[in-house]
Formats: sequence, structure tokens, C-alpha cells
Amino acid sequence: MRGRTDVLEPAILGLLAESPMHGYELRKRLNLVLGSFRALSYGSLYPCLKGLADRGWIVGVDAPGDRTVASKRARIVYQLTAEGKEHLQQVLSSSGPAAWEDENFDVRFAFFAQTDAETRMRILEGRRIRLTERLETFRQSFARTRERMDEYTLELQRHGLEQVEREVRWLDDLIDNERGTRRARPEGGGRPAAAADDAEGTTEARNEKERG
Amino acid sequence: MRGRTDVLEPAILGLLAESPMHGYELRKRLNLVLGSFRALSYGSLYPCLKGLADRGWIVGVDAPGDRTVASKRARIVYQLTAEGKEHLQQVLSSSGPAAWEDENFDVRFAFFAQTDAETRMRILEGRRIRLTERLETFRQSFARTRERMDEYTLELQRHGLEQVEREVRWLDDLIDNERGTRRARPEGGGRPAAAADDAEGTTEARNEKERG
DNA sequence: GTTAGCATGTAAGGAGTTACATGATTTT
DNA sequence: AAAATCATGTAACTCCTTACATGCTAAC
Repeated sequence: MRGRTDVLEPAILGLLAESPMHGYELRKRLNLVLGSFRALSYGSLYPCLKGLADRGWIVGVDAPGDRTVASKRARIVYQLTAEGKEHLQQVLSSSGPAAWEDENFDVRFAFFAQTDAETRMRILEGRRIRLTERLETFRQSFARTRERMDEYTLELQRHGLEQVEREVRWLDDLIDNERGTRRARPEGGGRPAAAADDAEGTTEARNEKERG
Repeated sequence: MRGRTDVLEPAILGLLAESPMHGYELRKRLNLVLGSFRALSYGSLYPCLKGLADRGWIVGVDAPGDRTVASKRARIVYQLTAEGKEHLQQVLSSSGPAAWEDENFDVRFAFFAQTDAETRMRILEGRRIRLTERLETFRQSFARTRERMDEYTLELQRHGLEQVEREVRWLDDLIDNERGTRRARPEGGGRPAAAADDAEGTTEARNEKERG
């Protein structure tokens, strides 16, 4: 009974399925996929790659002549084996409770493009139920203890609650989109739909500062 | 050089400073304070209490006659010692970079009522800078890789970015409130101010379903 | 009389981190 | 020549989890 399901392995396999990469590049991509942009350490990455290679899911081939722009050292480029692809598909088609837990959901969602529509839907709905359950229990203990709480604790709770509520609305929009119901919700929030038709306005990823 | 700063110990000390409690009750309170309402396990709690007692910061006194409503077993009620109070004050008055990291910020914020105004401000501003730095680096890699990303990955990034942006606005409101500038921001978002003047409307913690 | 909640613990282990170690290449 | 970035790895450690173990009390 695996405790934590290991979020790193699926993430690596999923990224390598898109294109072969060496460890250093993999880490950068991983930081974007792994949720809340944490900086993954090499102390986790390389042993993990080794383990995946030991189990025959990936192979690392030495890439000597591939001088793109910068740096030429050993540069071991990893890619999926046939078994690795098979294993990944198996992982991506699973839609058990683990898939919509906090630690795993982001990674599963990141590879939705490689996931079939039914599994996608089951994961999104599972996650939604998970979050609404959490809201329920949370609201109960909130109601029970709010008298005893000072204003800061109260504000922390309120903010946490609001974030989960927002997450649920995000999932609602995603589920709507999956269903093909592309109608923009007329009343309510600012954005018409969540799914990636256009990312402008919120992110403003335009200005390239070139610092650091 | 402590790696993770241990979020449990300050949380326990902070709660015990408000009122003495036994382990089981402590856990429930802890789940609300610890951020993202994770369920802390007893396997973490009790050894931690033991460690705090060993260092003389808390003492556990056996409470036999305290039959409130339910259950009467040993029930070891823990409370802070003089050294414990001193240590807690020292921890709460620190405002180093560790205080505004992801793992620690929630706990520090939860005990702002026991923290002096200057420290509060430094932590809030430190956190704000931390998040805007993150936004910056994030936007850069987002701009670099957005062409290669499928719609799901893109949506995940967009959503993550939006969450951090919202967190920054929340901090802005809190900082405004700390400054005493109680003016409600006229344009923009729905709520006038973030800090806990009133929690109605968003949470609706009113309906007590009594299920489970 | 057995399920559910209260209450306290221990042992083993997992997933990831920091700190360290090394070296090539590019930019300033 | 120095600093930054690219690139790969190991050893020790930490925080926390799961699984197990125990027993009391309340409710159905």
C-alpha cells in the first residue's frame, strides 16, 4: 500500500512522452508541471531517473554531438522505452481516488492531452466532489469555532475557504468545457470560460524583462 | 542548518498559548491552522508533543476529573511552561525569510494576534515580495514555453498564475489594513476589504447540516 | 453487542530536501 | 580572470505518513 503515490515518476514519464530530454532540462519543465512552481532538487531528480531506468521504463543515451546553443558535457538524454510507454498509458488511464488528491491532481491534469476523455471527466468530477466535501467539513468546524477565533485566524480561514470555492468554480468551468457545453456563463464571475481559448488579460506574459 | 523549519512545533506552541489542551483536541485545532486543511496524523503529533516536553517548553498534566461531555480516559492536558512562553515569543518575533515561505506563512499568520505590529508588517511585505518574484520568473518561463504547450498545460499554468495574483491582492488588502488605511478600494474586485470585519456572503457558514 | 468516536501512543518507511562534490561552457 | 549557467550526481537527513496497537465511553 503505497503511501504517497510518488508524483515525480508520472511527471517525468509524461514529459518524456512528449519529447526526449536530459535531466537538467527536465527539471525546468517539471517545475512548471508539478504545481505551485516549487523548485525540484537534483537530489530528487537524478535518483528518480536512475530508478526509472532500472525498471526499464526509460533509457538514457549519451548525446555528444548535439550542440544546440550552449554547453556540451555528457548530457544524458532520456527517452521512454516500449514498456515505459505502456506503463505510462496504464497510469494515465487510472482514475482512482488517488488521482484527484491534492498532490496528484496537478500532474494528472497536466497530461490530460494524453488522457482519454472519460478518464479526464472522472478525475475532474472526483476532484470536484473531494473539494466540496472539504468545504462541508470545513464550514462545520468553522461554524463551531468562529466565536473563539481572533480576527487573523478568522481571516485565514475565510481566505482558505474562498480559495477552495474558487477552485470548485474553476472545475465547474472545465467540466462544462469537457462536456462540449461551450456556453459562457452569463451571470457571475469575470471570465467567460476557464479553458484555454485565450490567456491574455490575466497573465500578461508579454513583457520580456530579460533580467537574471 | 534546519531544512524545513518544522511547522508543527510553532503551531502547537501557539495554540497552547491560547489555552491548554490535550492532544486529540489539539489535532483538530491544528488542522484548521496548518493551512489547506490537511489532516495531521497522530503519528506526527504525539512524538512532537513528547519532544516539546523533553525540551521543557510544555508540560503534560493528567486531567482525571474533567468530564465535560464525552469520554474520560487519561487525557493528558498540555500547557506551556515559562521557558515555552519565552521561546514562543522569540519565534513569533522573528521575521527572517523563513517566515514568509509557503510552509510557514500560514502558521505565522494564524498567530498574528500574538505578534507585534512591526513583525506582522515585515512578514506580510516579505511574503508579498516573495510572491511577486515568483510571478516574475513564472511569467518568463511561461512566455518562453507557451508555444510548445497543449491547452491543458496552458490552462494549468494560467490558473496557477491567477491564484498567485489573487494572493498578492489579498496581501495588499491586509497590508492596507495593517497601515490603518481602512479605505475600501473603490474599483476592481467584489469585496471591499480582506481583513475580518465581516465574513458573511462568501462563506455562508450558517447552514448546519449535521451529517456525518 | 457492536459500531462509532474519543484518546494515546510506537515502528517502519517514503518522498523529497539540503549540502556537498565535480566539471564544462558561456558571458561579463 | 571571474562569475554565471549548464550539467550530473551522492550522502545524510527531516518531516511527516501509514499501519499497527491499545483501551475507554457513548450510541444504536
